[in-house]
Formats: sequence, structure tokens, C-alpha cells
Amino acid sequence: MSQTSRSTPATLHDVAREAGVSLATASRSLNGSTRKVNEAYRQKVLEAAARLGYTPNLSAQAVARGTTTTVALLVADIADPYFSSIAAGVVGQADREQLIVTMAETERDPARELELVRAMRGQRPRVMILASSRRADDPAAEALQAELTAYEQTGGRVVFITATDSPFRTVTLENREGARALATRMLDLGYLRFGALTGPAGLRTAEDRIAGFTEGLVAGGSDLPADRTARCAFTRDGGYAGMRELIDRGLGDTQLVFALNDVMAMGAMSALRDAGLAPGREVAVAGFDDIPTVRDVTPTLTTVRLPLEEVGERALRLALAESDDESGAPVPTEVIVRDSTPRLTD
Amino acid sequence: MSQTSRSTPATLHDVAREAGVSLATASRSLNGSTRKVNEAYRQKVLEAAARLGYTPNLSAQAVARGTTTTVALLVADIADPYFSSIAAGVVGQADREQLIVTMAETERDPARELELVRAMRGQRPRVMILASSRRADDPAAEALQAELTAYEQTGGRVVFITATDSPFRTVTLENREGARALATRMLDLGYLRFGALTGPAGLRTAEDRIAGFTEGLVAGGSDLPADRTARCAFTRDGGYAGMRELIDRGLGDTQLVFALNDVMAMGAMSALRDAGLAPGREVAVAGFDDIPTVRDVTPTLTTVRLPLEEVGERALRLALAESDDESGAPVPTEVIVRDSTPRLTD
DNA sequence: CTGTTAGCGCCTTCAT
DNA sequence: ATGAAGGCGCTAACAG
Repeated sequence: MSQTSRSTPATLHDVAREAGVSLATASRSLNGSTRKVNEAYRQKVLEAAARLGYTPNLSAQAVARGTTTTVALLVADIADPYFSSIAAGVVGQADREQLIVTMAETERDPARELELVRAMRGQRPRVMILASSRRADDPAAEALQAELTAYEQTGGRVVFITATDSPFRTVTLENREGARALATRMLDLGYLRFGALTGPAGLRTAEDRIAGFTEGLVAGGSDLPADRTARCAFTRDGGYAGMRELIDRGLGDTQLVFALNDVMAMGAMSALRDAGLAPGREVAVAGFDDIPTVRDVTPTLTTVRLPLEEVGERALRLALAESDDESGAPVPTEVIVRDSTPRLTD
Repeated sequence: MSQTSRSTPATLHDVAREAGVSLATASRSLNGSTRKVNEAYRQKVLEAAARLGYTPNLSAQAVARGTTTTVALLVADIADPYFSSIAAGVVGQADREQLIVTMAETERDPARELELVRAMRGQRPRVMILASSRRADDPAAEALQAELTAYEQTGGRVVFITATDSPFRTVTLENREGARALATRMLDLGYLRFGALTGPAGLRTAEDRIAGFTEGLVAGGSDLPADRTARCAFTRDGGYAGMRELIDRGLGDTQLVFALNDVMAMGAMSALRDAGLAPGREVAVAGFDDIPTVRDVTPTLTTVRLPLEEVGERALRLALAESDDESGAPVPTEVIVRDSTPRLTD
């Protein structure tokens, strides 16, 4: 029975022989679509398969069927809560759809992203979801577009998460609108003088958020002066460094700093604290995304909620949808006011 | 040139024809191991491949070669920083080894885990890494073991992350030792009366940490009274609920609560805050893992550092290693004292 | 309903 | 060094 030395996985052939039926019958009772096989045979096959510990070879099925059950997911940084939440959504939905997800990390490098897309095509995934951030100045953009177009022409489907001007299906995140709503809300709370950590130049998401925030301020009669902003990486450490820079340059009478995303905001609050300033009390801070941990920092962080898991789920559903225009409504966004931006009462 | 309608991916056959060589030559120049092909031909093939946008079909390669380049990763919860950090390590190392990683989520359900392992075997992955938590009372344990054994007998390699009594390769995390060291250190800081959130019964990691912590306390002349502990889920919300329960039961003169892992600790601190108690000042809190965000909470969290990304990398390296005993040294652990456990000076 | 027989895309002896 | 041919595990007509 239990072999102790290395062998090969049981093959469908083995199962068929063990059950005393033909290959086709075995195939049909194990994986075939609609049941058109004698129940008695079916049983024999199932038993034989169980006895042999048979598992269909997905690669073989893929070549024979000419189609896989794979979805490829590209993210910038798996350990970043923004991406891991999206990934959780994708993986969850994939599981429900009986699909397998493979994952790769671009590390925010466009050249690397292109390479990865090329490599992933080898898997012949049914769909490719690109969640790594788009940039305006991407030199590899054209090549990427070409690669993806070719991929779609051979039956694949690509879905972007938030990059509106691509010809591919997209889960639109209302970065601009959300940031604008945030600005409006902050004005309502009595804030008048704003600063911001603006993220790296050219990063699409960052630019949209800054633009929206600025719009909101301007619409409310305020503004975002350039000397109250700092460029920095789109990460926790970037947020820390950016706030540090703002502090070094002199915060002046800045009342609130918008940090573009929650991890940056958390870094920024730590920078304030390390400089002896109390976030929320002395300088208000707001983020974007509403990652889980912002409820647990002190003060709790005001932010714009993005249902990240749902975004991941939607991305996959969108990819699998028949009709092209199913992109549907953009993902709803919601301003969540917490303790990092108390109402100003003076 | 650029087809506008749907077609099929270029095949090696196409490339060969386009280059005017045989299938074999094309194969050899594109993917063959050692170069034994005329440079002129080689060039022609490469050019043809580029012109056609050819990408080798990995599934086909897999069936032909009888081996894949896939590593399957099983985690409990992708969005949890503990697992996403490990995943980042695995994916990073896989990239370096030219391997593809597929990912699935057990949602902490042993039955589901078994199912997933069975399903993943269909991919014929070279290695399978199980990072989802082991439990003592798992009714599916035997079946899982059988499944994994069968998998290894057919050439696969399984690696567990922290489950010492399995017959498979394991990346050992010194949960017990780390917790013991933490206890010792807390005693050094002057703490005398301890409580703990003990996680769900039967969860291996949780039990090791509690055992180690208790050992450390006892060795130092203290103890962990049952009435100062609370069972709860191994998550942020579990930590919150557990601390809530402790508070409701009456904290008494408890000075420090050990939370088993950082996300629980963060939940616990929020529970304290919501109850009007200042974490760190009125009740000290310690966690385990050292996930990135604990530097940004207030007070910063005392914890036991586990190099999670490195754990992921090691898991894959261990899987790929020739010799069996390369399990090597357990992952080093380090107590990191931060502001949530100030020195007691009375 | 069942079995036979071509493939699917690729690799790899085996001759040449 | 190159090409022809068989085979990997499975599916999908196609006959029976």
C-alpha cells in the first residue's frame, strides 16, 4: 500500500486501469462537464481515484483544454496593507470562482512590472489584475500597453485597479472625489491652513488625491501653498521623512497635514511625536484608504475609506464579466472623521 | 501585423516556422539548457520569437518536463500583517529563484486547509509552504498528514512554518523561548502582576507563547493566575474582546497584559483606551511578532521581534535545499522594549 | 453511454 | 549540430 520511496503521481490512466474502464470514461466521471456516464462506472472510477490518491494534473488539463484556471495578480508590495487587503479580496473571490491566483511583486518599478507581465503571460492566465501603481512618466508604459494588448488579443483579460486612461477594464477608485470630500469636511471642522505630503511626482494615485484635495480647499476658499507640501515616497517611511522635512522647514501655522494614504499618515504622526508635537492636538493629520490599523493608533486617524477587499473582489468579477461596460459605478468612497482631526473651536 | 481580432498565442511551432528551423532547434535555442545550437540559427529563432511575441506555455512545459516551477503558499489570512510579511518573503525569494507562487487562504479552518492542500496538489507544485496555524485538536490532522506525505512521495516538498512535531521540514520559530525572554525582561523592568490574552485553545503557536511566558514568570518567582487571563481569537478583534473581558471581570492590580501577538495587542490597547485606561501608563501591554505598525502606535509597543520576511525566504530556501537537515538553527528572536512597558520605579 | 483516437504545446531521445 | 518522432497527462471529437 503505502509506498515509502519516491514515485510519480497517479495518472488518469492509472485510475482508468484500476477501475477497469477507458480513459475517456475516467475523464468524464472525474472532470467531465455534464454527467453522461453510467452511475456504476462512475462509482468505480471515483473509488479508484480515491484509492490511488489521484488529483488531476492542472497543467495537463490546461494544455488539453487550451485554457487555464489561473488569475495573475500584480501588486507593488505585498506587505503593504493597501495591497494585501486587495489581494485578500482577489484571493477570496478567486476561491469562490474555483480559480487559482498567482502573485508577483513589482516593488514599484515599472521596468520590473513589464518584465513580470511578460513572464506571467507564460502561465496563460485567464485574467491579469494589475494593482501596482501607475505613473505618468513611465518610460515602459508603451511597451506595457503593447504587451497587455497582445495578451488580450490572445484571449486574456486585464483589469487595472485605478488607472483611468487605459483602454483596459478598470476598477475606478474615486481618489480625486474622495480627497475633495475630505478637504470640504476639514474646512467644515474649522481648519484653515493646510499642508500635505504629496508622494512621488508622477504617481497617478498620488496626483489625483492631491488634485482633489486642492480642489476642495479652493472651492472652500482656502488653498494648499507649495511651501507647506513635501514630496516623499508612498510608504510609511516616506510619510515619516516628509513630515520630518515639513517640520524642519518650519510648520508655521499649518493646522492640518494631509498625508495621501494611511501608512504615510502613520509615519507622519510618528515624526510629529518624535519632534515633540502631538498629532491631532497640535497638528491635525488625515490619511486615505482606511486600512485596519488606523483605528488602533492614537489619535485614531481621520481618513477616506476605500473598501479594499471589495475592490479586489470587484476586480476579479469585472475581469470575468461578459460585457465590457460592466466596469460599473466607481467604488464608493467615504470620509471618516476620527480623533486626528478634532473640530476646531476658536 | 497587429491583429485586431482575437487569436491564439504564438506557439513554438509558429516560431520555428517563422525562423525556418525545426521545432527542436527552436526549443533548444529558446529554453534548452546548454547551448548546442548554431549562433546564426539561435539569432533567427530569437528574432522570430520577438516578432511573434512568443512566450513559452508554462503548462505545456510542465507536462513535457514532468515538473513545474510553482510554489504553493497557504496562509490563514492574507490581510493579516503577520502572514502578508511572510508572503512577501516567500514571493521575493521565489522571484529570485525564478519560481512562481500561488496563494490560498485557509481562513483558519483546518477542514478548509485540507481541501486546499488537496486542490493545490493538482498544480504539482515543486514545494508547498504551510504557514496557516497548526492546532492541537485538529480533527483533520491525520488526513492532512496523509495528503502531505503522499505529496512528498511523489516528489513534492512541504515546509511548515512553526509546527515542530510534524515529520516535515520546518522553519522553527522560537515562540516559547521568545515569550520566556519577554517575561524575564518584564520582571527586570519591575513588573510583578501579570495577565494575558491567551488566544484560542489548542492553537499551537498560542500555547507555546503562553507556556514560555509562564515559564519565564515562574522562573522569576512570579506567575500567571488563571483569573487574569482570557481566551480570545488570534486577531485584532479578538485582542479587543479579550481585554474587554479582562476589564469587565476587573483588572484588579494587574500591571501588565501579554497579548500573544501584535495585532491582538493593538486591539487590547484600543480596548483599554475605550475604557478610559491609558495603555502603558495604567496598564502595560506587550505583544509578539514586531509587525511594522507597532512603531507607530501610542505608546509604541513592546514585543518580541520575529524577522517575518526572512522567515518566508527561509521557508522557500529550506524547501529547495538538497539535504534534509538544513532546517538549521531556529529563527532568532529578540525582545524589543518600547513605551508600552515603561520601567516601574516604585 | 462507452471506447478509440487525435491532438494540445512542448521537450527529448534517437538517428542523421 | 540539426531534425523527426514519440511521449507527457489530459480532453474532445468521433464512431460504435
